[in-house]
Amino acid sequence: MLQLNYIRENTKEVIEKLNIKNFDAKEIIPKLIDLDNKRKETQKQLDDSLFESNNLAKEIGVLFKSGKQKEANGLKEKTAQLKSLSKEYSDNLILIEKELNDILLQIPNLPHNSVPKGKRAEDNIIVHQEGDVPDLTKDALPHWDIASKYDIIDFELGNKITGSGFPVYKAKGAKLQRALINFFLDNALKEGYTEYQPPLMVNEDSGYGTGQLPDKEGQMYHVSIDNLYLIPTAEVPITNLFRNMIVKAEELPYKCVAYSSCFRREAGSYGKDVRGLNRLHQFDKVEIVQIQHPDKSYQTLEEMRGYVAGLLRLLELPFRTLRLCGGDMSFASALTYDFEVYSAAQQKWLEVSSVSNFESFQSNRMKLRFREKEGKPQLAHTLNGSALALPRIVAALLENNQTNEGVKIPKALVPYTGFDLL
RNA sequence: GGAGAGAUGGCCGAGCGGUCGAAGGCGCACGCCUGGAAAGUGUGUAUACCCCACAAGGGUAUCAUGGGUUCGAAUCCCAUUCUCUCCGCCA
Repeated sequence: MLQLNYIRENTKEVIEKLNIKNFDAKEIIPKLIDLDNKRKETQKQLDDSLFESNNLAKEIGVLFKSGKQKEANGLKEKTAQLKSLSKEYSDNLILIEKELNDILLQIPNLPHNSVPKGKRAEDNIIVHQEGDVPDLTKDALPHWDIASKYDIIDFELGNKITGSGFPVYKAKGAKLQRALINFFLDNALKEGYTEYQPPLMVNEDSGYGTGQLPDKEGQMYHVSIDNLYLIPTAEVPITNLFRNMIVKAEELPYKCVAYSSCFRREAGSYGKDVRGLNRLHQFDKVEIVQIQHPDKSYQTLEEMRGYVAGLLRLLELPFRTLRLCGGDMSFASALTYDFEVYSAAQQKWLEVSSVSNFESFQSNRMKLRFREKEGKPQLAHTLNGSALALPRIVAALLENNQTNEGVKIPKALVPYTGFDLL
């Protein structure tokens, strides 16, 4: 959520930047400022009338104590009037604040200066590419065929017990999952991250905190009986660990890593690119999250980007890094790098990681602040990235490393799988 | 699921109708003491919003949340949420 004061002081810039995200704020911003003025005015009225009431109450108290019943009763009549006035102001204030908040919640984050304008994925900028695309034979198989050839992932079984988008991993396929998770976690630990195992369901407040609510309500599975949401990423519980906190500046950054299953309804995306492991309702992911000082968050973003690139290098996968354009970025992000891995049989780039700086957008929603030795608390910056999401990594590994003897496991992973051929 | 107890500041904990943003302790910060440290000692130590120059100063709100009673509520009443204990069930 943007800060109202910032909007007030930088109206023009805000409108222009939101435009890069394809959000037309020309009308909404003046309305917001107007509402804020009303809010201040009403606040003042309320405070003044409460001030008067408080004073009267004190006076009455003194009069009662000194036995001046009559005078006290006289004053009481005055308070009734004030009271209904206060009620009116306060009802009004609540209404205005609600309206303000509703609008603010719907405004996306401002993009960083380096974010290109654009509407679609094609407008993203490729900032880096490395690794050789393997030279496969003509009869190379897509990963779903490899999966059934070696009987390591069963999509039909998943269909039967749950539905499409819920694959069942078997035998070496299951082991490979476990290996990847451990591999990713261990690497993050080496990098100084602290491991967490968060709940897989979160409450509404957490959903609002990281920005999934109200923006993406329909994309999360909702457990209505207890009003909880299945997490679409560990970002949600992990970042919300810090909700409503004021931490010391010298304790920053907080570096957290968590493995979790992720659940996404993916409503509206049926039909396209959904074969095999390309798009699932449930998948595994290791996520890194950092809470950082505003002065250092972009440096941290680059570090995280370097870290993710290192993982892909270890896995010997050809990949590229994209700077997302305004239209392709998430609601809450100020700058996002996507990592895509080339899956050779499908001949497709698959997104395996998204690394973002949210600046103070999430922390403003969740009141995550830090304090310098001197001065008032300030909003911290939050960042996160996938490191990494498993299914598409598996897809690329299966496709790119297929040989007549079997699928080769990258060297770095062999200690984790216990086998080098699948 | 049944029965009971409870929710107060960073933490512990008092307060049970007015002088309470809240005693006391711990922690933390700064100072004194000390050769240095410990101990001791002094001072300070919530957040948001409003007025105002985002200064000084002033005002309002916040003792789980929301409502109510009252001139006045951390204190009384109701609802909700959460936590704990015991029983039941159970990985």
